[in-house]
Amino acid sequence: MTDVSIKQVAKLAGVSIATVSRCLNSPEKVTAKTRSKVERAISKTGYTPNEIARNFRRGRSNMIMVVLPSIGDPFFTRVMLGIREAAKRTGYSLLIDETAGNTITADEIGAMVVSKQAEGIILLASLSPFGTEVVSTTSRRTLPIVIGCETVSAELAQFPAVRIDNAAAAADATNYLIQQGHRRIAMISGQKSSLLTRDREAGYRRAMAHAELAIEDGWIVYGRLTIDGACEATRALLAHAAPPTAIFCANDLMAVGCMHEIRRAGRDIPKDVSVVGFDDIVLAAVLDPPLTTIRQPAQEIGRRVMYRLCREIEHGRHDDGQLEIVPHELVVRASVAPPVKGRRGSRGSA
Amino acid sequence: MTDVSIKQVAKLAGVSIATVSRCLNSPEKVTAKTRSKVERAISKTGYTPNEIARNFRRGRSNMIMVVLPSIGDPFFTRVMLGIREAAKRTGYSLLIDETAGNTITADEIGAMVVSKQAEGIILLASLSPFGTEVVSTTSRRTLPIVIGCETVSAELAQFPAVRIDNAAAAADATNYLIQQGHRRIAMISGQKSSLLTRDREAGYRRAMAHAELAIEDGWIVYGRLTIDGACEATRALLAHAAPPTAIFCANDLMAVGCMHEIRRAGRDIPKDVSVVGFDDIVLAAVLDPPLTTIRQPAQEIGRRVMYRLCREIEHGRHDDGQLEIVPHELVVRASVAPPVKGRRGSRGSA
DNA sequence: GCATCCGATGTAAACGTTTACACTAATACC
DNA sequence: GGTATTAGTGTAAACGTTTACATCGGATGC
Repeated sequence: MTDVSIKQVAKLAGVSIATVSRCLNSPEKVTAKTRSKVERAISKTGYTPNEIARNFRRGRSNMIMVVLPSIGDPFFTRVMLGIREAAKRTGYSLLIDETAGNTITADEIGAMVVSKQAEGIILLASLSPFGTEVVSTTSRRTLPIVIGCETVSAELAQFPAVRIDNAAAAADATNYLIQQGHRRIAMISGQKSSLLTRDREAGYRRAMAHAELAIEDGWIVYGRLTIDGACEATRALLAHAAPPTAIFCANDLMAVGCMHEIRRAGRDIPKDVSVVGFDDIVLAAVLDPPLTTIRQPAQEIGRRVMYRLCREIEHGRHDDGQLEIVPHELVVRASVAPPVKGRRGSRGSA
Repeated sequence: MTDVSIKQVAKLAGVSIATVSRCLNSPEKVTAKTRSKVERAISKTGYTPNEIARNFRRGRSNMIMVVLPSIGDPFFTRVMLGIREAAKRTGYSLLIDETAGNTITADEIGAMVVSKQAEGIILLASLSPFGTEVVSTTSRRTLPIVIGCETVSAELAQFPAVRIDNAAAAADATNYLIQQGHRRIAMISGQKSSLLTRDREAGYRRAMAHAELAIEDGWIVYGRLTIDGACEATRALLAHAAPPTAIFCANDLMAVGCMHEIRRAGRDIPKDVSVVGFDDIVLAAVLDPPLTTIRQPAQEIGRRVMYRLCREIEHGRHDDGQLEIVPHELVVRASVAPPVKGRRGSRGSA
């Protein structure tokens, strides 16, 4: 009962195992009569094909691995949603892992590649630059990889990728603050090892430079891309000798922490300090005040990454275009207001 | 280069494939000399064992499947964290899927079971009662299942499970509101099909009954366990002829939506309406005001569920105890205050 | 009615491992 | 020094499929 194989079905049906196999995989090649015999035998024995054996024989696994920076991150879970949708449609199962820290090491990627359980990898996490050579030599040859959301170092530009233009988006966010009249704009960035936040930081710097605004020492704070990370960073900014009137956060989670800390310090958002986030997670709209942010089409990115990977897997490698940029969008909500005149923003209205 | 098998390693090293296999699986059974020969051959050829073949031969896959109600739910992602930690420690990989809706159908579980890719299933989603017979007949025999967080109908009580006492926890939350002086307490519950929220609802009813407080018609609103679901539900409550002074939400995500909607209606939390959540997601602490809620040891539940599943898989089935209840905890924050005297809570202070 | 062809089925090899068993050579014991 | 033991290695079977090829029977064409 526990483990019935194709053989016993064949015996019971009085046919060869090849016929049973054909019934399952290409029923049109088999007479209606034999088919019904086989089907009866199948239901009688309760046979279910051993998927592992089948995969082994076919040399495929129908699985792809998704590596995310953190399982709990609300932005990436939305990307996952898109991936899952596309995966379901294309018949793949999803194996997941997280890097927990910020970057994945070559060893880890290596370990995943080595066990060829997955037919491809979707990398949403950033890659430790130190390990690049291993990835490019080992994995590139053996396993299709598509990178989503993340920017990668130049050596890895060979990999197909789908993402928004992070620098441009960050510049948009910063420009919006500038348009609203802010001059003293700080940024809470991610850890320096993260290329993704480096891009956003570059966009911020570019916008500031373009508007001929100075970035004072200490106005760019680096922290973990978490609520806690942002809390620390915000404390530093609020304690700054020349505190900013607006803060641009490298992602929405950080914006949440940032807003919390601002309130704890007894300041008002947006009256005293304006806040802009990045990602447009579901929560952004229901925060108090609702968060002005950059919307990434998270689910769409997920879908595209997955479809892209499919093409890589089936079609052999080397798609035409390598990097696919999807559009972002500034979502204006209530967390930004024009700065109050005067040095400290905390008194005087509108 | 692309696909080097154990054979070529054996040939290059001048040994049999059995020896190569032994080098990898039980190196102590092989001479140091041959071992080094083999290792040289391995690194020369860049051989990596075909994991699929290995799994096939061994009859295992080292994978377990996790079924969650929603990939994006912050509570369940924390459970996932615990699962992943334990999985990593025990050498399993995680295959995930979501039910998207609220309950998983028998067919779906069946499909997962059928393809014996996974050695076990962790079910965090609720199970459509209609499908129970299929699960119990099909899967119970073939595949170890452990249920986490969810309550299951009586017929499924046979499955091992790990969760808190949802009814008791809901009663604790409700009692806290009662202690704070609330008399008019409403609840935003999940969809009626969800047994989990039924338990919470039962706890709420029990506490209200015990305190001899009436639950008016329309004070229990059923909605999807999402922010949007809660927004709708809250609108209904605020429009109620006899509006409550406190709202107990079936989970934190709903509490977020609830708070948003209360603010949108121009009321203050907790002055006009107190709110209590359930789960203690990371965000709860940084909301404005910080959310009073029931803490579930999410990560711990994840760990336990995973370890439990491991025992089921290895040890054969039928562990000693079936249901494992882990402790919950009321976390008091600022979203609850005593109700203001007078009929409507909106004017008059403290 | 015979040759031809085609469709349905069976036979057996193959996929890349692991592992029971057989074998050899060396060590230990008397 | 011969036998018993053992450690190291090789041989080959097995895991459950899929699939190329062989086979067989019946239908078709003349």
